Amino acid sequence: MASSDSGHRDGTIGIKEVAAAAGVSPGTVSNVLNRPERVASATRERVMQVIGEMGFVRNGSASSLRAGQGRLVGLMVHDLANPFFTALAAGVEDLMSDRGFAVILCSSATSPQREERNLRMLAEQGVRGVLVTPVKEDHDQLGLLRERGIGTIMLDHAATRPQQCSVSVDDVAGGQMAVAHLLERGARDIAYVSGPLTIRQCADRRSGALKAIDQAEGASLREIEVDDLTPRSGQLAAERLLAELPDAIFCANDLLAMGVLRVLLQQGVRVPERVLLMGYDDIEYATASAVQLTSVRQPTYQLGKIAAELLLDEVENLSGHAHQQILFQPELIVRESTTP
Amino acid sequence: MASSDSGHRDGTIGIKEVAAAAGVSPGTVSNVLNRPERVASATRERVMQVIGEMGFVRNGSASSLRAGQGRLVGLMVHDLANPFFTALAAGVEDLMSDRGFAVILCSSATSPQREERNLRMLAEQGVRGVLVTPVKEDHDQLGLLRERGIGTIMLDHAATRPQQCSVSVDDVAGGQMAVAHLLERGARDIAYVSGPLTIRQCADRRSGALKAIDQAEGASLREIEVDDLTPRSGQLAAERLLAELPDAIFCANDLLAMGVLRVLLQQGVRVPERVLLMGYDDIEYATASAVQLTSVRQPTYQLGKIAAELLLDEVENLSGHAHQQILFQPELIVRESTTP
DNA sequence: TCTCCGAATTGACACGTTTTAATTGATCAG
DNA sequence: CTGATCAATTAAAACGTGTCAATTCGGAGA
Repeated sequence: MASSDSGHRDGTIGIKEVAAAAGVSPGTVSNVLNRPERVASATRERVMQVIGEMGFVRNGSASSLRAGQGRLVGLMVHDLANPFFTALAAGVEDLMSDRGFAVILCSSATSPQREERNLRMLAEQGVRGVLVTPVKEDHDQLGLLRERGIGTIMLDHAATRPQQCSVSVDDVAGGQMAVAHLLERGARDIAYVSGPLTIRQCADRRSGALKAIDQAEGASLREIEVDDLTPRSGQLAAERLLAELPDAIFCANDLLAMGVLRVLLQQGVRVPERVLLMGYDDIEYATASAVQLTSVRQPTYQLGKIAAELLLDEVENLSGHAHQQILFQPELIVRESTTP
Repeated sequence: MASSDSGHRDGTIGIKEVAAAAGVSPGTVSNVLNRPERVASATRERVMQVIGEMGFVRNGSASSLRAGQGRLVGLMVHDLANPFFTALAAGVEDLMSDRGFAVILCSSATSPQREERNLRMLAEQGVRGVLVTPVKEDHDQLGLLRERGIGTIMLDHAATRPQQCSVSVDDVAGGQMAVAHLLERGARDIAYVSGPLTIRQCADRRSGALKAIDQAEGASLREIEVDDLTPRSGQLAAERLLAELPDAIFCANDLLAMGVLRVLLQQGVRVPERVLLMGYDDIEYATASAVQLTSVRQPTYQLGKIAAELLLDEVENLSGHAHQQILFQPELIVRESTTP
């Protein structure tokens, strides 16, 4: 019996304590909470007041158990350190919060094992749906979730099955418009600085770049592949290019481009006069660099919001929900680094 | 009766279906899940196999309801678009994931109403604890949560009550070390470019800066206050400073500094030869700018991890938990922008 | 053979809410 | 005054799991 410290135990007040205090039955309190229109306004107000006074908060676990569904959704992204994914998460969270849903956030760290573990955990928590930037191409597990009645949306990755919703951006088009822009500015010898081509985004942007090259006279694409999409890797790539400078450099993302820019300026290579430079993603910091970066903008925050709406439609309006694969078109943002 | 599409209903398999298939009682299955050591290894394996074959996933709501506690925690930050908060979130998520906890992510958007709403929602979800970067100074609501047995940790804000854990960084010390560094480099006329002083971080860094100024001969601090902590605001501030350039500029964060840098270089002001420049936060992009930024580094990711550990200790080891206010010391990172 | 013991397993109840069918009480037509 | 109708409320039965007292079982000791 050594419970003298701050021992409040079982002062927990539930629906029935409220009911007792308000002089009604538990069922009525539940109705006040869930279908206020079915209870007379007088009692409704009385109950509400008691709820406020007693500081009652409803037990979500019990509610979800009995009702068979809660107000939780899951969001799994590759990497929380990447501004792209966090902007996306912000969009999702904003919309879900508006609609009264809570978001469980997971990071797969691009590991299939962690992805699988997290999806299982989300299923256990009884989420209504999940938004995933998938790491495994073959998403058998998403199918399992769907069988359990859990909505699934693929983020930043086009779905291959028609009964699967997805929201993504056309990276091929983005790569193409980027290189087309460089060609239009007169560049012919163009370098593509990329992360690993196993990353779908890098591969798609490359495809687009090649498309553009094919349509131009005497144009060629030099490819430099680095280990990751960081400024540091950009610097390494730039050093490799210094020996024989191209007319233009297209980087797979802005962070790489910022690294490249730094080395070029340091070596006295003028941008854009001597070399045109482009990034991708149009992160906020792209305008803060010494030479403002031309980039390809993706509606990242919007992406998250739209995906969230799609998910809610899938799980709430499931009678009349039409699965769709939404493909956003990226937008070219021209700035100093390609404007001599 | 128009349910011909993909109508699987109630194929739900629970602990008792597994029990039947394995020829044991539901209680045993539960024991396999929760206290495997109490069940004979033979039956344990058999049950596990059946679980795998049938694709059983535990109903977390029922589990939490019966056990009285689940494996969820809440995390509330000011703004998901800010790299500082996302790095923090990454730290929290990593550690919680390792320990088998799921994280519900909320953004208060610095609105007290949203903060309150989210805290209530978290309480309803039955989280074991919450990590909050508080917006209201007076956190009466955290007290309510604690009374309900929910652990509370204040993030990036020192606690005022001794029975409240907190993890934060000493912004006063950071501001002081920043300006001390500038003074040491010979600057006397120093400008402080800050966001609104209602933001505690901005105010604390200013206090530190003033401390350093007071200890130096003939030094003075000019203050410029802008609306937010973005590159755009940095540019505005720099334009105001052009008329009469100071010896050095200390910015309340790196984004501001990047904006300032851009205007200075554009106007032909050499950094660091003519003006020394410093930021705060040491975001990754600080090294990617044209002139690498000297900055004050905070162990952001670590902050999140430590806070998460502290929370778990508070909620799991609650007998021997000692409340503590952890205050990290920031670190000066000297780079080109203050190295003539 | 009988008793006793501990390990392994079981059965049944409880957790706090939602929900459905049943009950109450009041209003109104005849 | 009787019976029917309707809104408002209630009582009780779930939801799927965890827990604990009770039970079974096999074997060891006498």
